[in-house]
Amino acid sequence: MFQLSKRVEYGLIAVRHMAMCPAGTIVTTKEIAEKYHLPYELLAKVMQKLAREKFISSYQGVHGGYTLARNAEELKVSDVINVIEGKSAVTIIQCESESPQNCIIHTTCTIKNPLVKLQGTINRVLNDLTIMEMV
Amino acid sequence: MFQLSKRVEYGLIAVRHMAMCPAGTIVTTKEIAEKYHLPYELLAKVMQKLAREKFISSYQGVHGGYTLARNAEELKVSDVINVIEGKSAVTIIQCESESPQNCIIHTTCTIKNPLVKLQGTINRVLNDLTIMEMV
DNA sequence: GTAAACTAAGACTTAAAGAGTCGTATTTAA
DNA sequence: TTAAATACGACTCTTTAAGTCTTAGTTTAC
Repeated sequence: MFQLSKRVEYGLIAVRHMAMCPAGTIVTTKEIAEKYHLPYELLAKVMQKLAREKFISSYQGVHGGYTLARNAEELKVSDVINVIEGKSAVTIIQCESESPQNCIIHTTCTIKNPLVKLQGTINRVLNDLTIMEMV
Repeated sequence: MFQLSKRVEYGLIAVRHMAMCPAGTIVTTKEIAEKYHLPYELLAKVMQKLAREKFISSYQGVHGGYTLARNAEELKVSDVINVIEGKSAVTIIQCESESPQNCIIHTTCTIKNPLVKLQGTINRVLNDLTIMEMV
């Protein structure tokens, strides 16, 4: 109930893999899928999403594939999560993800206040953690 | 994708509510459900689970209900989560929840190492946060 | 001793999200 | 022209969370 999705997991594995290759190396989805035993189709979609958001560059055709489009030092784990899952995917408590006005229990419930701190902590850690540090 | 479940949310709201009442006050599920606009049936189940694990004491019959069975200072948010969702509900990455031997990608994938740090951080925060601090 | 107000517990249904699959189109090098 | 790659949408399957329903048991007040 409190896990990163497979898609994020696969995305991180893929990006990390690319970061470990010499800069500019073209890596194929198939290669990654085989090496880490990931379902090709699903990984392919994740790659497409990462490419669409310019985190990786795509090359079509016979010797196509992907390369990292950013420095591993600048690429944050939080970036990868946000791209794959959409913004504010990491939102500990639902109440907080909507505007306070929309929350029926907002006036009486202050439970979120301490949890928002935890939220902040998680966000900070994810923002500070670069792909480089995973290599 | 990275949220506390409603059940945990309801559980925290309930426990916090009880912590705010004078010690020994018997609180009914109905009362909490109405006050915070929570679905009675679902909340009732959460209460039962909390009672079964001795976090709260249950009293049946006409003037029955529940009271906190522990000090709010000693009751950790992590306790509530673990009781309601089962142990290791907060497990950032699946790979880590199983034994390394069972993980096919274990030998090649080291992605989890940095994420385990995050896991530790989250656990620490949840372990340190008491219900008392939510009141 | 019976009715009312509770908890207890399990079975069931529904809804949503995640994971994975399939088919087809497009691009490009050889 | 063929093979190997990306691109993309539609689809199914599975799981889990959320919520509902039903029945049983307990206690107090009258």
